[in-house]
Parts: sequence; C-alpha cells; structure tokens
Amino acid sequence: MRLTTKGRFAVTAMIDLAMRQHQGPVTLAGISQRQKISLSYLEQLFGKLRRHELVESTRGPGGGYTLARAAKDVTVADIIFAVDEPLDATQCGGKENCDDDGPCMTHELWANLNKRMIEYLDSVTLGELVEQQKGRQASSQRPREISVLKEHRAALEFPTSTLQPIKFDNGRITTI
Amino acid sequence: MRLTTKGRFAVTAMIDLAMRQHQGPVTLAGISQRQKISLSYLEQLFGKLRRHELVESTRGPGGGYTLARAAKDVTVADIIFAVDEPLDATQCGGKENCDDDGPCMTHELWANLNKRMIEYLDSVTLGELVEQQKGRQASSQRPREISVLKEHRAALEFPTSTLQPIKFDNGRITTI
DNA sequence: GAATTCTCGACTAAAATACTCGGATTATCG
DNA sequence: CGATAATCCGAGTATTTTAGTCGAGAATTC
Repeated sequence: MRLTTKGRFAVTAMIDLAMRQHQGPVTLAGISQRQKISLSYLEQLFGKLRRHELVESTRGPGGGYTLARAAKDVTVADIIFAVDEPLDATQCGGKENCDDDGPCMTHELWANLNKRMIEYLDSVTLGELVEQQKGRQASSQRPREISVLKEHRAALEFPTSTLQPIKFDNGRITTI
Repeated sequence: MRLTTKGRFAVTAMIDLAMRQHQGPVTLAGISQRQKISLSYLEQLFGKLRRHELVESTRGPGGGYTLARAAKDVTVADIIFAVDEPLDATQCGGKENCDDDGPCMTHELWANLNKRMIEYLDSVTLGELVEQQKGRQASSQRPREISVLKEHRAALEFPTSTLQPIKFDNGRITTI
C-alpha cells in the first residue's frame, strides 16, 4: 500500500470518468484538460487501470474509456492498488521471519496499520465519491463547509506535491 | 503523514532505546550495531527526535540517549512525526479552497484516511511495543505465531526497501 | 485515406530518500 | 592536560521513485 500522487491522480481521473461515461466513452484528452493531468501520464495510468480490469477502452474516433463495472462496485483501494502496484512484496512482506529470530518487532504494527488503511479505502466506493461530488456541485458554487477535522497534526502528505485540483468544464457545471 | 523507512527505522531505534535505557544512556553506536542502521543516519534521526523532545542526550564518554518521557507516554505517531516532519503543508494541506471552486473532490477522502492513520498510530505507545517485544523474547526463541492477517492484497509497502530486521545483541537475549 | 483515439516502450528531469563525510563540541577518565 | 568517547551539525552524494515526455504504431470511424 503506497500513497502517492499517482494514486490520487488515478482516483480523481476515475471520478471524472464515472461522471461522464453515461454519454459514451470518455477520452483521456478530455480528462487531461479538465483535471490538468498530462495526457501521456494519464495514458500510463489508464493502461494499468485497464489491465486491472477497472476500465475498458474503445479505439478510434468517438472512442475512449468507460468503467468496466458499476461505480458502486469499484473501491478506492481497487484504484490505488491498480496504479501503485507493489512491485514485489518487499522483504518482510508477508512472511514472518524477517530475520533469524522471527518477525521483526514492528511487523505487527505496520501490518495492522496496513490493514486499517486498506479497510478504509476499501469501504469507500467510486459511486459514493461521485454522489458526494454531484451533491457538492448541485448545492451551490460556494462549497458547503466540510466537516473534516482540522488536525493539530499536519495533513496527509503525499510524497511529491504536484497535486492538481479537480474541475469540470473549467469550473462550470454542465447538466449531466 | 508520510510513511517511509525513516519512520520505521526511528520506531525500531526507539524500541531498542526504551529496552536499554534503564542501564543509563544508550549510545547510537550500540543501536547501530544491534539494529544494523548506519550510525550517521541514526545521528540525523536522533537529532530530530531530540529537537522534538522525545529523547535527551548526554555527551561524552558514558553518554548517549535516554527517553525524555516514559515509554507509555510516547506514541508511534509522535516518533513518525518527529522524523518525517512535513516540510510544509503541501497545497490543499489544511485549507479547503484547493482551487477556485472549493475543496477538491478527493479532499475529504484523504483527510479521513489521514485521520484514521493518525488515530491508529497515536493509539499505540512505545511502552506497548516494548512489552510486546519482551513477551516475544521471553516466550521462546521460536516466535509464537502472530495473528496478523494475511491480506489478499499486498502488505504495507514502504517506498524504499532497505528495511532492516531488529536484533538485540546479535540475536541473543541479555538479561535485562 | 485521413483523422481520432488508444497502445506501448523507452527515455528524461526533478525530487525525495537514504545515506556518507568531515569536522566541531562536550564531557570523562587517567 | 590530553586522549578518548560520545553527541552535534551541515554539506555533499548515490540511488530510487515520481512525474512526465516522446515517438512510433494499431484500431476504428467517417
């Protein structure tokens, strides 16, 4: 489980896709423009998403991508695992003999943290995110205050910080 | 909240320190040997731990480090925040106007994930980890089977994989 | 056949991570 | 005092990862 902007980009792009696919395939060029993610980078990401059977592609004019299954059946964990695929379980990955003398001291700690992260990310579906976003757009231009904690600690930080905002049609809402 | 091997090293080193400090200050050279972490790297980490007032140092021969407060009053989150300090809140850090039109769509998602991770890491104290480790060492050389889930997903992955096992005195247990 | 769109692999720039190195400072011991 | 043990500190470096580029190709539609 790695959390990088890559995963975040992928989730953002998938929300964009989910909100538009009812009109037919969605092009990467479109997602690229709306979400300000480079086309070539999107190509890489969607290659992985396709190989993990989260999206399907149609070539040629009028082509693009569609979800391979219903948005409610895709979890955030699915998306993140698809693009941030673990190259191979790093040492101590699953086995418990990290060293001569059994599991390293922190084994359980990280395993449990991992479990909790996955549980959470697996509990949130793409469909829910889409609904959330629709509600937000419908309510007003000014977003309603969100009940997200202001931690005394720093916010979740992603390794690199080229995080892009999400926009639909240059900030306007087209009647979907 | 970043999860890197740096944080893991720090937690491992702190456990080592907590288990030995009753004999007086623990030297980095010792931790370096036992945990196979480079001395210079440890110096960096403990510089941060000291500035965050998690440890105290004594210079000169017979010197070393001790915990600045009781092990039960130090959480894993404390340690990780000390060494993986957020350079500065990346865009969208705390504020909710990531873009023109309010918080980006995934804002809540990551904020909530972050909250959960912190909650968990804040719920585990250094003291608990030490107790766990003592119990493990006492029971037998062969570690007891640990009830850690074998996820169908990959295990928690740390960005780079120079993870080192933890050892005490070359695998032997000295009567502490 | 021309335009559109995905597909693929190799390459590159920038950043972050995980270190190393040299020297300075502080304290103890004999 | 001087040797030694230890922390302190800043600068530098190697490796890896991330993010993104580029170019050529293949499928599809019109």
